[in-house]
Amino acid sequence: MREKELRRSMSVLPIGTVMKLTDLTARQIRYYEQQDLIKPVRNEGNRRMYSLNDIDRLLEIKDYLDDGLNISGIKEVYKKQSQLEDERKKNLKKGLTDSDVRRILQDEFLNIGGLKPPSSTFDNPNNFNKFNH
Amino acid sequence: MREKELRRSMSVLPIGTVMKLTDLTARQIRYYEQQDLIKPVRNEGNRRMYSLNDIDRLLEIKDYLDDGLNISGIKEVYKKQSQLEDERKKNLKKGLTDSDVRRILQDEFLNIGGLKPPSSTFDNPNNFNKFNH
DNA sequence: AATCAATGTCATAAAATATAACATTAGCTA
DNA sequence: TAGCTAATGTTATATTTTATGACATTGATT
Repeated sequence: MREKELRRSMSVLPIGTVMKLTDLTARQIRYYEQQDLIKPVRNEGNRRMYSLNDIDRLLEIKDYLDDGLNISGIKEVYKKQSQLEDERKKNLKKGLTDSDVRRILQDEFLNIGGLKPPSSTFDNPNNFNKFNH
Repeated sequence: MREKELRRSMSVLPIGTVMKLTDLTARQIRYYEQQDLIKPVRNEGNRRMYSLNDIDRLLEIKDYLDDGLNISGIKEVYKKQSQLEDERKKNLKKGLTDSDVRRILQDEFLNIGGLKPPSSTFDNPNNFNKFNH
């Protein structure tokens, strides 16, 4: 599955192709780049080259705009996403899997309001709760 | 799985990209087209546009040439392939599956030479010999 | 009415591609 | 060996595509 990801991130499409695939104008595509929503690679001759991931991103942007979101709103969405992404990676480096994290979050909710757990035995063995975000 | 096939057959790559992906020169790529080994689509401006399938085909051609096959040899290979493909489709339209076809072929071989099935027990059970290819 | 975000339009320069012609190279054959 | 041919290189010219920047338009919001 790693190879597929590689393929999707290879910058092989010129802007003309991207225009057709996304039904956006060159002006729009370049404008979204200027707003840091996408970051196409440049080839030796300074032409922008796009990947399939870029196509997906552009289609997403189109959808968001159609939904009434403006560009700075879209920027926030992506900022939040990459923050979550970063955190996931950090946890992963700490040896925690996604399901670990889900378990931890659930424990947090269980203790909301400073409730003491019912019986004393198996509760919160690793002191997962006092998070300050 | 149909969508993937569609993606692979979409002509979205300019010749410059194809050159990089295949490590062929524009001259070579156009020459193979002239020899009917590939058939890129033209865009409105008469530029050749290639698909991922074209890339695969070009890499194949490269391999064949490296193996010492010449272009008319490669053409024969592809002609044979499309013949087999056609036949498979025809059978499929007749409602025969691939394994049906295999069974039929095996039956054919069993009766080669007009032999009656052997009443004698274990002699040459599949009539392996009198093939004329 | 003034402002601003998103996009359109236009001019200019540079890069990429198409086409066609002629050149080179390496392998085969008379 | 000389000649032939397949595959590829090279070069010139025309057309298309793209980049960039400036100015224009549009529609929403204040």
